[in-house]
Amino acid sequence: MSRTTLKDIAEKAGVSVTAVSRALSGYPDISEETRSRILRIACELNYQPNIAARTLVTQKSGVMGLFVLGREKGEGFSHPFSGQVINGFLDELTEEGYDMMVFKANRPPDSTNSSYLDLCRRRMVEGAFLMGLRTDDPWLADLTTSTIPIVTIDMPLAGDMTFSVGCDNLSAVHSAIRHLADLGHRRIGIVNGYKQASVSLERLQGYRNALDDLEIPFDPSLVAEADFTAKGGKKAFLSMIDRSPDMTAVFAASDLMAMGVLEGARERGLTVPDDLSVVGFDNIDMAAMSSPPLTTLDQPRYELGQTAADMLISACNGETPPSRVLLKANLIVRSSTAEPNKRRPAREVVQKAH
Amino acid sequence: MSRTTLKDIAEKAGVSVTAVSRALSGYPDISEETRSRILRIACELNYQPNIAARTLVTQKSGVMGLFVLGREKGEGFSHPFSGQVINGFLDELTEEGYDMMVFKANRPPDSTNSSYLDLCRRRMVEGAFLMGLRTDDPWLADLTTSTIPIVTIDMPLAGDMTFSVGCDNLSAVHSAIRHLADLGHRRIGIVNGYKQASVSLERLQGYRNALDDLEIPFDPSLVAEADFTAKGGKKAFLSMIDRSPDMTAVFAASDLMAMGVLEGARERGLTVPDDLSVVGFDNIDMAAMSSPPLTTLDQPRYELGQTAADMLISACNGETPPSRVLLKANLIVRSSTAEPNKRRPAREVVQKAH
DNA sequence: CCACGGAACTAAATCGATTAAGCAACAACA
DNA sequence: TGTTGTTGCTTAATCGATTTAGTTCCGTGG
Repeated sequence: MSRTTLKDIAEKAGVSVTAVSRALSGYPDISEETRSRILRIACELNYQPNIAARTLVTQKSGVMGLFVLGREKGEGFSHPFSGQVINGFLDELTEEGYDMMVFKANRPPDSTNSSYLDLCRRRMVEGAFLMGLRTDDPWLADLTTSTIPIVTIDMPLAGDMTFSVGCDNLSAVHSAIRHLADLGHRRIGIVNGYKQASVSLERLQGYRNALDDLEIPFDPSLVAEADFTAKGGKKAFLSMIDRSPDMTAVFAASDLMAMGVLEGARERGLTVPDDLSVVGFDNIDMAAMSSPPLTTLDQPRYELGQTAADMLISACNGETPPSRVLLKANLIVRSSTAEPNKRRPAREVVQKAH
Repeated sequence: MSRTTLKDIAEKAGVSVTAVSRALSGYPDISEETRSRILRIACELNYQPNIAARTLVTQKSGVMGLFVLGREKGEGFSHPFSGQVINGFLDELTEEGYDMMVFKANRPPDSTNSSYLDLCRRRMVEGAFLMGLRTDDPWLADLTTSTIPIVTIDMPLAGDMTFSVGCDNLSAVHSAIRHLADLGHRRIGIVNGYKQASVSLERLQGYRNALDDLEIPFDPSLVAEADFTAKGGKKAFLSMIDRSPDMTAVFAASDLMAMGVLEGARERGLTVPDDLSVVGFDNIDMAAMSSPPLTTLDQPRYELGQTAADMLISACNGETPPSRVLLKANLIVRSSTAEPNKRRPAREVVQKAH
């Protein structure tokens, strides 16, 4: 009951192993008659090539690596943003005949573990896609020396074989802030992510650029930093609103943090959008279901994944994809933003309650 | 700049390839002196074993397969339930020294594609974990003939090498219905999943058992079938509530569908939990953030994944894990359930509005 | 009649590990 | 002194594909 090999087919067909290999690979130097006989037998025996053997000789595994980086045990796949990106990545790979191997580099990746590149080398992975890489990752420098293509999301690296995909954060955030300003808001806060994510810098910059363009003065007390989670977003928002009760709108750099803002607002007795407008970032599935449904910047997550796959594949084929691809994030206006409320009665109550 | 092989190390150390292999694998027939010299050189050259070569000769790849089944292109990883299961699965595999390869069998899997087992064969995958398998899958029978261990989630199969993990749906649903009955509800509806998922049958059975035990008559018009999505859940709920306006509580067989029920209730002007109590199933992250926060059955998703990995690994080691492992789902009471409201004023309005 | 070319194959090397079997050197023991 | 055992290696086969460099046979043109 062991698996069928080329040899089995060769014996049954009365030809050499080479002939079978070439017939199955579609080389022209096998007669049509022999080829069809071989094909029939291969099919009868349900032949499946041993890819380890093929990999060994061709030095190509047909495998791309996916690294889902995260600090906590439960983090990684469960993040509502990752799922669709991975779907797009995997679909595209599968379409092009590649398989995907997933590596997990949990917990503060210490240098005692194997580097990302070493893991790739062992499995002869042809290219890798890294999600969740931070600027303080100890293997960052190592990555830039890679000889296999590496695509990161939202995190450009300075290597010959490193590429990145992401959204145009500058213009995306700009449109969100403009939307709020158009509604009449002037006191607009930002709940940003931690600065070890390079998107955070870009989104803050987008925020400042927008304020400049709109001639709204920048106020550092309207800037808070959180950790991209709902809990963190809530906490950051609460201390910000208590500090600046005249804030009428908040831009959160992720939908999850926006959810936290929504919850914080509820806790302070503020009605969204009457007392406070909230804009998120990502357009995760949850965003449409929150109450009120969240106005947010839609990241084309599936396409981000697809693009990453395409870049890896083309780099593997010796082509030179652009080192950075930026997709556009579109503002989706739902019900969490509105004109600022002049009276704002709830605010007083909150202040007392606190 | 090609990769280091055993041969490179052997030459540098002045020994045979075998000696290097045995030294690195910790065999006792290598002197301490030679071993440490070899180890040092291996380290200097940053040796990484070529796993394809090892796989070929040992016939073991050290890879487990994950199949994320789904009909739509975007489905699969993005499902809020899957993420934590996969996290648990991958963490456990990584812990035990296995790697994970992910296969996608999108779209109605037609028999023209390779079967799940064929995909495993090619890559010498040692065992596989299937998520989202349906009773109408064309490869179901094929799976039962597997010679490598297969673990399914929520879907027992009748093969020597097939195993399953899941939650004890019967008792879980029972506790949810009892919770509603304890609050005073008698007209309790169920928004179930499609019947191609074997959990749906079990959950419906749990519902009926509970009604029997609680001496509440079963009413078929309080049963609706949906597709596990929010949209489908909403639609199913709306037609059910319009049919049976005296329904005071709904049990939804997934949180996503419960979200749909919440939205439907809002649309009909019903306040949750005053006018309608809602219980979900899964305890996805979203459940805690909805308004009101959802009472639901917590599936230990991470543990489900871990357990699946453990079962695969032990089966690969020749042990015989139980063919079915059931974990307990615990009721988490939040704010979407309460005593039924006697007056129920909104209901009239709705009926007119409709 | 011989040379040449093309069609249709085959033989053998190769990829990089693991492992069964064997061997040299030396010690221990009878 | 001869036998046996142990230690520490090495030789060579093997896994299952791909690929380079032939080889054989046949037809055709000179």
